[in-house]
Amino acid sequence: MARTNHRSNSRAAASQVASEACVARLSLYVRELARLETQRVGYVSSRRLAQQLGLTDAQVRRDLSYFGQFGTSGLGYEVQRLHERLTSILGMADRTWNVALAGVGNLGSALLAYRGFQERGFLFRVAVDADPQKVGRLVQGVEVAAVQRLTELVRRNHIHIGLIAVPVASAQEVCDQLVAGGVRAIVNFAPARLEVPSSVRLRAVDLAIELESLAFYLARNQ
Amino acid sequence: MARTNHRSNSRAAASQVASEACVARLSLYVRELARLETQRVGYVSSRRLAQQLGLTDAQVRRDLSYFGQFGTSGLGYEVQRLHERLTSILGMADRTWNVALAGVGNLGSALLAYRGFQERGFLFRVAVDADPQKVGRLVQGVEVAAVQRLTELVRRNHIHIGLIAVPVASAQEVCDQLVAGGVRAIVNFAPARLEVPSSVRLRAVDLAIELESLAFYLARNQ
DNA sequence: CACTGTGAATGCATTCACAGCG
DNA sequence: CGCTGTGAATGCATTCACAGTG
Repeated sequence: MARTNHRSNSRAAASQVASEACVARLSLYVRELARLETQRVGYVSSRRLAQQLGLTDAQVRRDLSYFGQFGTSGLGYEVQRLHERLTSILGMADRTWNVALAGVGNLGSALLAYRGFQERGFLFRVAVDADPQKVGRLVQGVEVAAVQRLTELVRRNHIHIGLIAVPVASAQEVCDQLVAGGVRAIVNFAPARLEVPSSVRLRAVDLAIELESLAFYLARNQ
Repeated sequence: MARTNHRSNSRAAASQVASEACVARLSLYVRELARLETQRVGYVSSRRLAQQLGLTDAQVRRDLSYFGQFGTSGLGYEVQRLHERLTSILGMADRTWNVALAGVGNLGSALLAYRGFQERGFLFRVAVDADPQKVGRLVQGVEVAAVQRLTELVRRNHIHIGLIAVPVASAQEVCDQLVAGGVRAIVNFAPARLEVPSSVRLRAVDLAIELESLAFYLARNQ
């Protein structure tokens, strides 16, 4: 969609579109830069950044070049400045994101409890579950509502991102409700393929696939 | 490692090496085939399989071709037979895998409780935690042991796969203990890069990165 | 005829390699 | 010098397109 194919001779702005893998690495850079910042490191070279993260220096430079020119020849990148710039590019500076959770089982509870989200500005505003026993309970400071209210709550709370941690059987239904409520992105933890309009970004985290892939390679090497 | 680079003129066996992405899709094929089998579907074409999973027919055929010739011209693939063959190729037929869990917090508990693992032959034999309060407790039928015993327990129970669900600060330490005990594969849920010998397969599942990537795209489209 | 299996073509992501800069 | 930023080269994964088959 929306192929950004403008002429590449304008040197001012980032020209090409960054791949999804590249965007994922941005998060890694931010993490490492945060670490370096607490250690009062002033400058870091692409080489050193790469070594720390298990990448190549060329890859680091290429990744960063998609978003602008941040470095200084002969010196490297100014840690604090690059950290700020990347945080902002990742949409994590000076703002928060509203998150709704569907499914407060073991996995859902783990997600609610994960401190990393809060720290990075992802705030759980809504949690729902199909189990009437759970409705009304307070989990990690969030009150669990009935799943029937999902669409309404998503709309009312201006939720940006929905997390699906319900059984496969109800995943698509819950997904539709999130979409109806106006979420713009979804992370799906259920082992099912979900249909969403192309305007909604969808990511899947599939634990079974991770293990099964490993089993494949283990089965190979005797 | 162990590059399977034998001559490609022997038509009997799969010639090229399958990519990791391809192996991950194998799991998807198995799932869909299982579903078709319960529906008593006898044959399925690459086209139909692809539609169900959101792939292209060419990709399905190419993926399967890495592992052999399973189809019949004009008919498609015999569901039951292909299901059996792929299950076996994934190392999930007639055998189980022993799994150890490090970290019985919210996420760890969710992993222990996930029924999908058991069903696919992944058996939790060991669980450890650093919190003395948790040691001795029975979680999902597994007794929690002290983290200090991890290496010993991994070795004694012939653990194949280790799951790391501990805080970043202790992730590398726990990883080293798993390796010392002889695991051959690790799934890391901590947001940290881990060092392992090249003989150990490592996969990372990073929840924060999933959300941050989404935030990037949301921040872009206004 | 409907389908597979696969060379060849394409399209991306990564890496190389180096001009240019501080 | 040491390092960035980036064209060009490489290496993969995906898709095309079609010969071959039951």
